Amino acid sequence: MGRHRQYDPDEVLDAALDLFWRQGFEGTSIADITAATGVAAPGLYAAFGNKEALFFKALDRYQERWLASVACALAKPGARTAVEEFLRRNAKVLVEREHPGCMGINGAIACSAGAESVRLELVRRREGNEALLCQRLKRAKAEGDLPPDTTPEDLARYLQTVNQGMAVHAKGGATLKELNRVIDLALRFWPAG
Amino acid sequence: MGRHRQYDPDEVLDAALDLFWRQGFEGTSIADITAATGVAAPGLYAAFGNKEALFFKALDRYQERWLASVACALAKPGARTAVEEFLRRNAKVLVEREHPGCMGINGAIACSAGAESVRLELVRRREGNEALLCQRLKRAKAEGDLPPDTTPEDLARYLQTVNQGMAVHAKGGATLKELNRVIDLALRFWPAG
DNA sequence: GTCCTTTGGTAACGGTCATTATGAAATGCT
DNA sequence: AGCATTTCATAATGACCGTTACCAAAGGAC
Repeated sequence: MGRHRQYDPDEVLDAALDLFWRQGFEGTSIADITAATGVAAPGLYAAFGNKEALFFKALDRYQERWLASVACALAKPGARTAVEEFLRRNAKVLVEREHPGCMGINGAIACSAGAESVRLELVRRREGNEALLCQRLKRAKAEGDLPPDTTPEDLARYLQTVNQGMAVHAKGGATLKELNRVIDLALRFWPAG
Repeated sequence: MGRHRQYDPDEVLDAALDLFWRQGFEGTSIADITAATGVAAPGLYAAFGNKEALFFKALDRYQERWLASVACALAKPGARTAVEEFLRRNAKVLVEREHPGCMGINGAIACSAGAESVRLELVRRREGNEALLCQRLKRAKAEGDLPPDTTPEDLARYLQTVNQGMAVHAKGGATLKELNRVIDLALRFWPAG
């Protein structure tokens, strides 16, 4: 019983993700989302709670949709192959021109005191990403797939640094070709086995 | 003739720089600067114009004071030495705990439509930085200080990517020791000559 | 002291922010 | 048809945004 919903919450979430991705958490207003979706503010609050909750739901969707594909690159056999696939897939996502860059970085890199909770959560998710990478490298080391003198933590941190640098570069307008050249150099020290 | 100024514009600029560095352009309000300096809004507008002009003046100061010291590392003889010095000095600035990260990235990586002009100017300055790096590498190549098959543009882009990635990492809480390990790996492909 | 000029603080401007109270419209159940 | 329930659009909330009008305070020139 009761009136039916006249919009698709999934589409609203997609639109919100798109806006947050492009303009960040603080750079995106509820009015922006209302304008993009046609759903008025009370509808958004009824469906998602508040702005921060909506952002995190959009962030979850981002992580499922894009990072899952990237994470499965790590499942490839051969550490070097897996890592390269990881970087190349990520680069491809980073240059999509509807929303260049990385949601986890565009979302909030620096912000007002009122958005610190959002910034910290994004830091946490980036660390989680790095930990994923690190796990894969530890496995590789255990399997003898990596020189025994390498430190997985350091290597993961380095690769994540390249990732984040590419995200900044992409938001600044870099092309996929350019990012692929970056990856070439980033992995030069690690010859294909 | 007329009443004397009761505050030091240089101190105000320093305080504004500090705030913009930590919280970005949109994340910092005029009220924040007023609270930090004790100078009321009309004083700020009389002295600096408006928020955007104040930000750019603070950015100029940042570039003179911090990036100049970093950029002059490139004057060192030996491309590899110069580049390493460049990265290490930059890392040291990035972890300063009063304002972690890079002002040119914290300032605005993604923002509302109203701050696009600021974001674009920051992109331009980052490109200028990369061009500086590129110039140095071109010189090195001409001097035979670099393998003849290297492309200075690609190498500069890669190094700048590492730089920007370190900036993101630093804002997320990375230590100098960690960033130095990143640099170790970033230059591993390029053995000391 | 008197005039002029520059700076100071107060308080307001219109606009936008996230959020919510209100009541009308639409649905299913009886 | 009538009722309970859910969603909708309108509009208001108080807070904050960048910016400015206003006027008192402070100094140098005469």
